[in-house]
Amino acid sequence: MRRSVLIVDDEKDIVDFLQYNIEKEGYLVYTAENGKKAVEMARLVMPTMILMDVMMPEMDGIEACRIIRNDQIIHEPIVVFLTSRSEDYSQIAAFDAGGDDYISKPIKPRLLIKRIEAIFRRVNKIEEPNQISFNKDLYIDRDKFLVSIKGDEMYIPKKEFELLELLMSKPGKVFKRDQILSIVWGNDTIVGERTIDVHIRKLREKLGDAYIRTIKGVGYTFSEK
Amino acid sequence: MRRSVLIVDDEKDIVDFLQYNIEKEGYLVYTAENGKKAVEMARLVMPTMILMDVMMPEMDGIEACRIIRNDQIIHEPIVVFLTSRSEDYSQIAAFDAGGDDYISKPIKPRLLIKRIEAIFRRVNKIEEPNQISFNKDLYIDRDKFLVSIKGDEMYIPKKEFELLELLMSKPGKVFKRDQILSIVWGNDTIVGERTIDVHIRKLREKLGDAYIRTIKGVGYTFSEK
DNA sequence: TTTCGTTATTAATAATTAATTAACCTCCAA
DNA sequence: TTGGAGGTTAATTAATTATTAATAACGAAA
Repeated sequence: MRRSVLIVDDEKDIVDFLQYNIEKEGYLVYTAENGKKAVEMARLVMPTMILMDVMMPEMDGIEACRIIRNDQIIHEPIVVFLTSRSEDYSQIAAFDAGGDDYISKPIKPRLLIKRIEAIFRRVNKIEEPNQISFNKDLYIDRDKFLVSIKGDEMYIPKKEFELLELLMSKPGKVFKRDQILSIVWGNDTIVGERTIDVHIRKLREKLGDAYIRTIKGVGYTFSEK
Repeated sequence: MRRSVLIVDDEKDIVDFLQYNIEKEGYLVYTAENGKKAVEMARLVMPTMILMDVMMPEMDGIEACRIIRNDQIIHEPIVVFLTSRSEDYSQIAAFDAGGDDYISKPIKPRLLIKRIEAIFRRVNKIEEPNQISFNKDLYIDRDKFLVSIKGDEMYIPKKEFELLELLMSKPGKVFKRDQILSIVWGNDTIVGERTIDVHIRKLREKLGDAYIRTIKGVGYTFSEK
């Protein structure tokens, strides 16, 4: 069965943006502009996943999620919330209401797709936690922007985290500089040549030099020394 | 077939700038100064890619793109829009009209070229296999950028890797020196006579003498001794 | 808002590694 | 034997990344 995604947000720009990017990946997309319409739409089309803003007029995402979770007709879709990073409180409420995951704004297209695929994978297999672990000494938790190394837990800045997340998503694979730029920074942001290096530096400062390896002329890869 | 790019912008400066940079990369370039002329030109030359400003007098890019998309003669080129960073709305309209991608102004030459190449790659989506193995003792992994020989994995410098990759892509085939130069080094770089030899030497140092054979007066080939 | 602390980016320079050249060597066929 | 083709090595140059500090941008809290 073809997977479908119901996008719910009151800002049309965001809906369009998400719709374009998600459709491009071959998913069937439906949209709704608030919680109330989302519930109606969900009953109608039974989406595989609902991607929903937390704060919306008429009916917010939390409320809508509750209703959906208690509805007999709707075939338990995966509910993913869109949150601003700051609204930590709403993350908790979101999980309370039965959300499966959340994605923080601002949204980067490529990361979004990776994330959606990961969520599908995770939910389908029931397995695969929200963590990527490399070995028992090092793992990251996407929920919390948290990195744990040899039992030391630490929060690291967003860009560093996204960069680490990317590298860790395929240990051993060499990510080329331009790939890193377009995935982590996005295609339309233009940053200087040395920006990646500086972030790598910060990561190495925190994780030690053993994990991230430079492939000169190509890019970086994550793998134990 | 040689790839061609049709540049469409009403500002001559921008057209010249783009034309210079894109021609330098070896693409065939055509130009037009508005949407209407772009459509005519596209019918005439059937470009591989159209690089088009959104806002233009006479006929804007969006409209032109619609027409091109509905035209039977024009062999569906890749349409890429140029947008100012601020005009977010127009990005959406651009996709609506059937654009494949967009590039934001201001344009940086190097990024532009990388971007164009990335778009060609993505749209053509010719997936090459990740590994080339010669026998169980020797294989290369493009993803990981590493060479494995008798279980020993090693990273080798970029040029050496590219050279090895080329030779291994067709074991037994003799690559002439000038072919190697133009493929690995590119057509416009001029290097001395001994450069290839030195790289071959380094490869032999690492892989042993058993794999790369010199065909005197012709070139090199990859095959077991 | 304003302020303060953090994060992201740039810029300049150092360090490192890779690529190329240059000089000389070897081999082999004519 | 000798000239051309490739081999070898070390030195040079070029390219790329690391590092650091300064600055800008951002976000949270007062």
